[in-house]
Amino acid sequence: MAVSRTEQKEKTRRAIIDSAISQLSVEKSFASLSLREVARQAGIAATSFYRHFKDMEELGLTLVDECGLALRQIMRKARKRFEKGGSVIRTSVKTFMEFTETNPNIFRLLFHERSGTTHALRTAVDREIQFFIVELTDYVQAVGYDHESAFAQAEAMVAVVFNAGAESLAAKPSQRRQVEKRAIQQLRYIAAGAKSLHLSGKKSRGKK
Amino acid sequence: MAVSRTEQKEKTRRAIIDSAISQLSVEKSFASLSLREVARQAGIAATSFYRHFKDMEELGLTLVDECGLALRQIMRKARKRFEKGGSVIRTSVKTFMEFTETNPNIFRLLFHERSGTTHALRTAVDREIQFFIVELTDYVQAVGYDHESAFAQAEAMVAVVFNAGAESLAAKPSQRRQVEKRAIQQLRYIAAGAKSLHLSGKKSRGKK
DNA sequence: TTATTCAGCGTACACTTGTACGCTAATTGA
DNA sequence: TCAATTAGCGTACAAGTGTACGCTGAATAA
Repeated sequence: MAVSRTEQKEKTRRAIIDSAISQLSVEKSFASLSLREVARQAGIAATSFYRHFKDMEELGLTLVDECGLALRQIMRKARKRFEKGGSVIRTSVKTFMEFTETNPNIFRLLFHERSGTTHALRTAVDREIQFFIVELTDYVQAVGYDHESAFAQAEAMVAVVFNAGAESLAAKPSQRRQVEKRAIQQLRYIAAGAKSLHLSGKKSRGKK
Repeated sequence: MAVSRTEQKEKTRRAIIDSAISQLSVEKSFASLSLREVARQAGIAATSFYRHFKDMEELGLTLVDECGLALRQIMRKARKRFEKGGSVIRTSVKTFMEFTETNPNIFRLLFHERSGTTHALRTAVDREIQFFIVELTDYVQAVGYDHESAFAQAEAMVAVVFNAGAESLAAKPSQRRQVEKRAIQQLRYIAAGAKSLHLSGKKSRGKK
């Protein structure tokens, strides 16, 4: 029955992470968490925290990594969904919104800490979002756009979707469908606009 | 030469506000400001702060109001600019980016506190942004769109522009022109997309 | 078996925080 | 002129913070 030391260590590490995530909320950002409170809720002494993380920042980085992983999984899920038919945009937005509503704390962490106060965390969040954008860029590029405009499309779409996610969390559940619907509409604008500008030829500006 | 009491009061009130704004930075959000530090830098005793604001939140609301005002002035400026000829989108984006670079702290306040931890502040920021969106909606609507799609366009555009603003502040100055250029491109996508979808008729969905 | 490692603990310290309270001095209004 | 008002101050306090330090007991390695 004896649990190995490494096993036990991993367990309390998780307890710390879970404690932190569970303490995140609308009125409590990661930046406002305290090491002591996180430790307390994880069921360990404050000083034991240091056996697992150098400081709160390191914990934050771990959380962001975890969020990034979750996001990537969600995207894979979306891909599987629309491969079975259905609108790409609609499916993606719906999947994303599902994610934000299932993991509000995780989404908020990404959204808020993107403009947060510690450099390391901001960089980490940015990396995750960039990953998200690049993935989408590849998809768009495969449809026949050059890299530059594909990236612009992808970035705009991500901005819109993240915005909708935040809006959705702030909105009353009864209005979420509408936010979602609008986001879909907005992404369609972007897609259609890129298509129309792409096809109508490069006016005067010198794109290669 | 004696300054009236109300005059003096207004002066230190401003000192407090300025102190707060000047303390905002990439690594210091409004939420992480302390009443004591703000007071100290304003040159008054900590407890004197209360002669002007009930608490930090009230100061925050004041700051947001001020930011909103600044934003509105900027928009008016933009309007004047493109009334003298020039692309609406290009001019607006350029003006906005100018604003973020001239008042980085103020912009960051809006951007970050939008997902901040105090309800009152979030609401206030949201109001300012909504104002921004509505103003743009009116403009778009005047060009011939129905309210719903005009709003969707405006919201998407604001999301993209705010995103670009934040990106620009994080980027090295040498790359800002590129961020700006991309934002312009993205707004054109949205405008063109709305136009194309608007003209090609409502497929099947039942919009009135 | 014996020696080593190390997760977890409790204490202690030096800060910083918000704010209650009462005082002072100068402007204001009568 | 005299009384009222009030911006600003300093002190004091309770509550919270991060973290240095040394100990303990159990799992591991020899």
